[in-house]
Amino acid sequence: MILSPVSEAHLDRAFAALADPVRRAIIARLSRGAATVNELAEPFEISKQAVSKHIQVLELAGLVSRTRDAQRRPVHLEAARLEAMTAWIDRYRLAAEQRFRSLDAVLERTTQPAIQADATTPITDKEQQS
Amino acid sequence: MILSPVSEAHLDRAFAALADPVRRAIIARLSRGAATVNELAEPFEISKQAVSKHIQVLELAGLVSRTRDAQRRPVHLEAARLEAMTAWIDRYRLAAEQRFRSLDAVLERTTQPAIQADATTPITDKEQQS
DNA sequence: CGTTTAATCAACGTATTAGTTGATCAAGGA
DNA sequence: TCCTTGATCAACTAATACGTTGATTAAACG
Repeated sequence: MILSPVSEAHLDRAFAALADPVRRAIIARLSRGAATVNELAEPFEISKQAVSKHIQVLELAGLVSRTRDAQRRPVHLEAARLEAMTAWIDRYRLAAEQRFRSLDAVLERTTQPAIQADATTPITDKEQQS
Repeated sequence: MILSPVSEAHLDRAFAALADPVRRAIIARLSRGAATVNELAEPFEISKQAVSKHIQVLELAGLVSRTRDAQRRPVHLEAARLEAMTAWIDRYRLAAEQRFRSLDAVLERTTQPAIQADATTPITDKEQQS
């Protein structure tokens, strides 16, 4: 699976886009299939124009795209951008968890030296990357 | 692995927190280990106060925590909240990809336009975006 | 004590955001 | 053609976000 590099500006917009409950609800809805602006606006109390703006925000973030069907403009989810977000998060989450497990091993070894029979866990060094 | 439920407000704050390149850089740095405000501020051109505010934003989002060590207040990454974010995204990303694969299968199966049983998924479209 | 170091608080300017209402455009259908 | 439908544009307001500088707290050190 090839993941195209996403610029910092793209990440800015993607994370900002999901920082709104209305937009997250739109994403959730679109995961079940494409929908028009009217359909997407229906569950909300806010105006249709406001929903249209939310969709523009999502589109600028690369999270959705639009096609044309007569006077309707169905909105589609772009899973690739969602994947780019999880890829960013996981990169650092997994590094931190790995580091945490290594630290755990060290603590266990130093506080109870007698019980320690397994020394296969790497202790030091792990850094680098931008 | 038990994932504690995260409120909508928490997701709001967590996604908003990552929608800033400075804060993402802080997260990246913390994935390699805890750091003080001064250490975190060093790579940036902005004032230390501004970095302090960024850390507060991350803390309010549950993405970092702070302990106390004399007059230093080391900042630690909270991987659990990062995981909650990927869990949210993956829920809908995987659903969409699943749906997409099913649609693919349908298209492959019916090279000739057979009876359309499900009208919720438009077939004639073409994705593209910058 | 007084000083240094680490960090936050307070007040402020500016930019961006989310919402509103009213007008407009664009594609069908009568 | 005129009318309806789907959606966007334009202008405006209120609230929030990001950065600044200057003052302040709090612990450690001499």
